[in-house]
Amino acid sequence: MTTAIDDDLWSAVGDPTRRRLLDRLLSDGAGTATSLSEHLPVTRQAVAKHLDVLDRAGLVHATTVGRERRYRVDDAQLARAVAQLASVGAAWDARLRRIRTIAEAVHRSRQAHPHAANEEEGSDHG
Amino acid sequence: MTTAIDDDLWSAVGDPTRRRLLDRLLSDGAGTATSLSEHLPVTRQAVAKHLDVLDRAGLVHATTVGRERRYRVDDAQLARAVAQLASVGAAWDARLRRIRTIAEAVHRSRQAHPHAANEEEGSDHG
DNA sequence: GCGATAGCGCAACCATTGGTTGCGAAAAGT
DNA sequence: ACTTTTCGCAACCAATGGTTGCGCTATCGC
Repeated sequence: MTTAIDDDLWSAVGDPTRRRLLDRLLSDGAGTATSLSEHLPVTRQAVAKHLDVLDRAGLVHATTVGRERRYRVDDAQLARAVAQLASVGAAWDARLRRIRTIAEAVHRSRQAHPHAANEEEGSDHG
Repeated sequence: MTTAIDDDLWSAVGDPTRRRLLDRLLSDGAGTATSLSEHLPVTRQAVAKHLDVLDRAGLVHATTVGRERRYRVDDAQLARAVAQLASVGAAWDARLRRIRTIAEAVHRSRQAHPHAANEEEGSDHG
């Protein structure tokens, strides 16, 4: 089920640019706003804002090295994030399966008793 | 890997209200903008806009029944969506695993040969 | 058939946010 | 000491999630 606590996570990871930043950080190990922006179609400032969002979400954190501000992915946090996303997907998947099963049952039942052609909503609701 | 074709999907499903709409539609089977808005903290018009987005993304479609416009989830499309999300998660997960493996290897290697060249973690700053 | 009502679509408007440009400050390199 | 690199801050713009308000149309009750 989709809960409110997921929202932060989704909004952090739901943005395409942020996903690409995570991809980059994962493949490169670390990066600064400047270095990351060179591989993306956005400005350094935009990247900096996204990194700030990701930082507040706990998915990355920064260490200041000289005049650079180097960001790195927090493995554990991202792993948790992935798990959360997967769980939402799994919930939907489960519901879809259940609905499909019911739909098939209804279909068979219709073939058996072809008279209640009702257009009402079939609320299964577990 | 995060690709551009995923973006539509993520933007459709990335919004918390739209996820809740999908939840509702899945559990109730169908619903109108009005009925759905009664269970959500947003107005009917906002819901209508979201339903339009979901419709254009192919995740739901509507049938006009009398003066109602009744929306229903497209099972197949949502199933595909879930699969896409899962694949992104899986990609990250794979990377995290690989990184962790390498990190552990490095860790062991450091214990064996303790002459590390560190230029990081100097977050002292001024 | 006709009025009251339920439901919806359209439009104007506001706040947030992802994005830009421009500028100034500070650390590193020369 | 001067230049370069890199960053942070601020102003500004466009898209979007949200609201209110209005008017249309289909259904229900008489």
